[in-house]
Amino acid sequence: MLQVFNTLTRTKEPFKPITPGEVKMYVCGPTVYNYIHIGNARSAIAFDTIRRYFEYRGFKVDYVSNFTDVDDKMIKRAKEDQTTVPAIADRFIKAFMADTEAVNIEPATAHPRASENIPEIIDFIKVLIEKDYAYESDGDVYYRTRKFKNYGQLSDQRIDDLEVGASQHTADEETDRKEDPIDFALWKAAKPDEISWPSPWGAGRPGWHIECSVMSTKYLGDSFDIHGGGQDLEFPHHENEIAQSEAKTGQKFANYWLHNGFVTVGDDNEKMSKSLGNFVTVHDIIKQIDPQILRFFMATTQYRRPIQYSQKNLDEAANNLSKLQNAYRNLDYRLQDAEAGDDAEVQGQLTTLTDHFVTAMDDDFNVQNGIAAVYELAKLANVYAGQTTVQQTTVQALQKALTTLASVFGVKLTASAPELADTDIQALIDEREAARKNKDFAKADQIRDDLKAQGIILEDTPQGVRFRKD
RNA sequence: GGCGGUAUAGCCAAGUGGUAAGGCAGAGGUCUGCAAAACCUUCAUCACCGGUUCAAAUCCGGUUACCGCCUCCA
Repeated sequence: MLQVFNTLTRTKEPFKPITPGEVKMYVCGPTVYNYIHIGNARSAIAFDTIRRYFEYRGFKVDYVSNFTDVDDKMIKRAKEDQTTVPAIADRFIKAFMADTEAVNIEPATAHPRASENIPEIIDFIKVLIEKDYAYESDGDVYYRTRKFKNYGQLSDQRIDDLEVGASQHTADEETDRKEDPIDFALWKAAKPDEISWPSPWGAGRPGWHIECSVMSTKYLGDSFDIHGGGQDLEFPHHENEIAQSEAKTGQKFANYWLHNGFVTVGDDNEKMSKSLGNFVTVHDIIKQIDPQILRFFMATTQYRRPIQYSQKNLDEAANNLSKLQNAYRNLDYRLQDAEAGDDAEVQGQLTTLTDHFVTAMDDDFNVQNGIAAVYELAKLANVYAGQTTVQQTTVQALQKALTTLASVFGVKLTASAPELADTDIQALIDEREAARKNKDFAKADQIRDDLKAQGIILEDTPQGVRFRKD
């Protein structure tokens, strides 16, 4: 039985979708005022991996993730670059799609943008005002936080215990317009020259939290299964989303709240974030390292745990990933001499390991145990591929299991040999084989070294010579 | 001040009462002309103190350290 850790209850709960066999999930996306950093990528990768696992388990997944394309930071960036907010949004949404594709994140079912849902946002706010959950003040509209009786349920905060201004990010001029400092903005009046839309309260733009309430319920319904995002969004963002949505609809908003842990950097494991300025962008990092390695590194850490971003940990992930690649390759190489038939014992072991994988992943996406099962599968594959004779059906079954399980983590296993079937390389290999037969090992090794310098690794196996890219 | 998280070998990390999964790195070995790939063997008493129990990394009490949130953040 699949269980997920629900932030609302702080316990693991059996996952019961509203519609059997379907998962409706919403994940808060980035504010598109810059390239995404690897902390944003972590969130996207964590939930993409969760999505892939649901799909592996046979669920149909409706996955919605937004772009915040109107807010203070967008306005600031547009001013700095002497361009418009929509231009900045277009530029970095394009970059987001490219970066996430590089780390093999499946596009969401829908990627709505705040700026494209202004009428819906205004209508939503109108209802909140009608229900007396919101009030207009000088062109702004604020949410009457204390009126929502369950406020604080997600983050386990009581309003009276909140230390207003503790994060030192509150704006005094805004506080003056609020009935209560704990109230938050649904609509912000435009300052001169700021991007704005007409509304019943004058020209302005939506506050940050309202867009997610509007877009999630628009695409997934008043109630849906899973709402995800980074741990830093738990309070106040997600708390506010609940307050807005449930005040409007009177329905339970999201049944399960999942929050991913942070990426930390440096010796003190400090959180990486745009505001701290200690971030590495995906755009830059994938120029230096194989995106698959970044993907594998992040996907194989359980989503709630912090990830320490370091070269050492990336190297380790690279080693582990090549173990899986090699296992797949070792199987692939034996297809040429495999006999027809299958090996019941190995097939049985394969089934057992797959069961282990499912048991592990069903437990709140315990990827550490899940990947351990995949490593055991790789070992099974290597041992089998090392046998004198192999059965074709079994080799193929092992290959399929490896690629299927690896794909849950978002990595693709391939046999890269075919593209290296270059006649010059083949000629050199033949020449080396002739030299080896004549015991001219100096010459044979010279040829091997030369090829290695070109990034071609030769491997002598009982079935013959094979080669791969370094 | 309020709320939450983490502490297991050089490193990553599993493990919610019965004598510590897995991976990386290291050491030894098998295979190989030598390699590569792979396989085998080897490598910890679980932050600290006290308690409960026949038995605790796992339960209870306390201590310490680090990290996060408290309306910018994935």
